[in-house]
Amino acid sequence: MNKTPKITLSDVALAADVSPITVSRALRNPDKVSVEARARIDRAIHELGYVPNPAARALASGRTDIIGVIIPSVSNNVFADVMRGIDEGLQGSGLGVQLGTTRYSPTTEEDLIRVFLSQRPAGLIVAGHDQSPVARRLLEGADCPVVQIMEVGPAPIDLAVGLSHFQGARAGAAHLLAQGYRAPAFLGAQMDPRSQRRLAGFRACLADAGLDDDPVVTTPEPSSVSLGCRLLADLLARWPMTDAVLCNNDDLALGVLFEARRRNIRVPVQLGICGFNDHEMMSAAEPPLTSVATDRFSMGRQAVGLIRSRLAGVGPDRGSSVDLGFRLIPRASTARRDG
Amino acid sequence: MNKTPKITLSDVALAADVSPITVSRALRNPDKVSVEARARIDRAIHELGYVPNPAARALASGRTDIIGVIIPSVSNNVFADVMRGIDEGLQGSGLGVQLGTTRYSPTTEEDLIRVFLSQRPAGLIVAGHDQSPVARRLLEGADCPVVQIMEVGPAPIDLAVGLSHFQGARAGAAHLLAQGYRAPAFLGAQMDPRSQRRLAGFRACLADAGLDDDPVVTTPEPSSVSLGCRLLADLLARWPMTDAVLCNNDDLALGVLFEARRRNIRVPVQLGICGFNDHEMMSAAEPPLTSVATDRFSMGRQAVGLIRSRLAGVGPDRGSSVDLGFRLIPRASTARRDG
DNA sequence: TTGACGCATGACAGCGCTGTCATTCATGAT
DNA sequence: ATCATGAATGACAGCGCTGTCATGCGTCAA
Repeated sequence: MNKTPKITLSDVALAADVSPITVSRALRNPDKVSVEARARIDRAIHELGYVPNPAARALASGRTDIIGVIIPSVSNNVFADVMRGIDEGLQGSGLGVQLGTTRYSPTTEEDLIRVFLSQRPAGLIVAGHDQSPVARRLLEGADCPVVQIMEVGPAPIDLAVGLSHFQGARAGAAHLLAQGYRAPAFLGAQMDPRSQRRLAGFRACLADAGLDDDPVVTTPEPSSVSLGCRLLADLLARWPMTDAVLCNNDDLALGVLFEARRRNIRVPVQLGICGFNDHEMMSAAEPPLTSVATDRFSMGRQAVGLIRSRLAGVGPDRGSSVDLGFRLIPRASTARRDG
Repeated sequence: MNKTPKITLSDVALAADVSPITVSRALRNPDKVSVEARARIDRAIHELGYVPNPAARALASGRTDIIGVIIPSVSNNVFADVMRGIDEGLQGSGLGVQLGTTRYSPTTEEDLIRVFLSQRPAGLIVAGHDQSPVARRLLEGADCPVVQIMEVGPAPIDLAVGLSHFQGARAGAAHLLAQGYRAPAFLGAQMDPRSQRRLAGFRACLADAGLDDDPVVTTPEPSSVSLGCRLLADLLARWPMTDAVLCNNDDLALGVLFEARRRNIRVPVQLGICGFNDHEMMSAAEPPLTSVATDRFSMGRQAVGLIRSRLAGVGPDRGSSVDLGFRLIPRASTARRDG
């Protein structure tokens, strides 16, 4: 624990023969400082190994270079992709990420927002559009860009990047019907608001098709492959006539595939399987699994992009949202017609 | 962007009829303040909606309540589990997480360490034992607890929680031999230091068994299920006699399973498959996949635990490390003997 | 009664940086 | 020659909190 003697701005200023404030400017607004001064300052910084103190900067300026990210859970692998996008988007910006998880609890989310806002972050990224009224008010009052990710909705707090889960699931269900499946069911885990909207999309599609049965098995448990196995078992116990499943996400779909194989149910002939998100493994599976592809990576990247533009002053208007859409990727697991 | 009038410590002090410093103490060391004063202060904080300014706290005290986490990549799903453990371990501590990714670059790692240290974090968690000399020196000079996670090694910088990847892989390879496989091969992606050590463990086992062939296919690409498919194809092209594979991780193993099925190679009879980490999906697969189980969740949790004890003053000595070990979980994918 | 001690509290200064002026000096228009 | 203009730089104060003393007061042993 050998303490390094702390080097401050003034030390650099002394070495570069300018005033501390000029060093500060050289760091923040290099173009406001003459070329010669800047050169001397850069050299001094290098020689002394000066590293700015972010706390002092934050206190004096009321700003930090941190983007707060608030998501329900880190174990949900959808967020891993989003985080990667965020990380990528941050490259070269000098910004950092502070991470908080709500565990799907509205009050935890409120607390987190309060804590994050108290740090005066450069921006905030929050998952979803279903914040509590309190949380919403806090975010509306934030004096930094706020991006809601995962879905697009009618009234973004500030900015939003996502897709319509309702439409995505509806397209998945429509695909199953188009492939000739007569009795599609829905399997859902971790029924968060996005999952609820997927379920609604599924139901809407079935209603449009004049099917009035409602073969749906859901659980609040977090999603997993094993859970997919169990849910298929439940489903078949209650709706034995089921000939296709739309899964809330890809983990479940994979579980369904394994369980079908265990039971010698032939995919896609006896059972069609469609996932959601189109995780990389879907195309590698045997048979390859149909899924509704979402671009989680871009979601993160663009969320950061919006914040960065806002910070650069060229920012998008309040209320803008980016709909990344989705793509249905048909594969062998639903190829009853052509297969 | 309606600015809320900022409430400061002194506002609370005024309302509670004490001096600011007493409010500060009530927040940091509640037991140093009389019960009555504390009650008045708590009420004032609540009524005014006071939220402390972490930047000011950090500047004045030279400490923050942030734990820095430095990992190679967020897309590697091993780290998702570790992050969950960290998150869980942080519950109720008032500590937050700042995340940085090195992208497997030593210089990025050094920069990240410098930036994080400049914030005077409450603790630092870094992945692996293979920091560059510069990075190592920086970490040795840190005046906060530093925990190296993922593996245990001979000389931790400060604290370490992990396992021996060498021994884990060796056990996996030994299992394959014990099951009667005669020509096991190794498949590896994203050959980071941990993967290298797994490969070394595999080789050591084969050498001990007197096998001097070296059937190994690796790639620096990041791991994925599809990559598992491709690597199996490569492997069989070069070593057609292979009758079992030890995979660097579970994604690859899953890909191998799918590819085997595509080629009508029977698992476990014609090909044994063993993964590494024992991700949840392994037990759900058909057939269930053997894997070397590692406890990523505990790794994160215990890393935080060590930091918290250190902060509480009861901390473990410098140089202590926790070996979480591994467990070989035999499943049908290697049940040539009994299956 | 006296002094020593411990507890609760407060005064003061300063952490390292930046916002807001003010200043200097060279430039070009009048 | 005169003044307005703008670029580069600097002085000053203060962001909100906490470390380090110092203080007041009640308690207890001698």
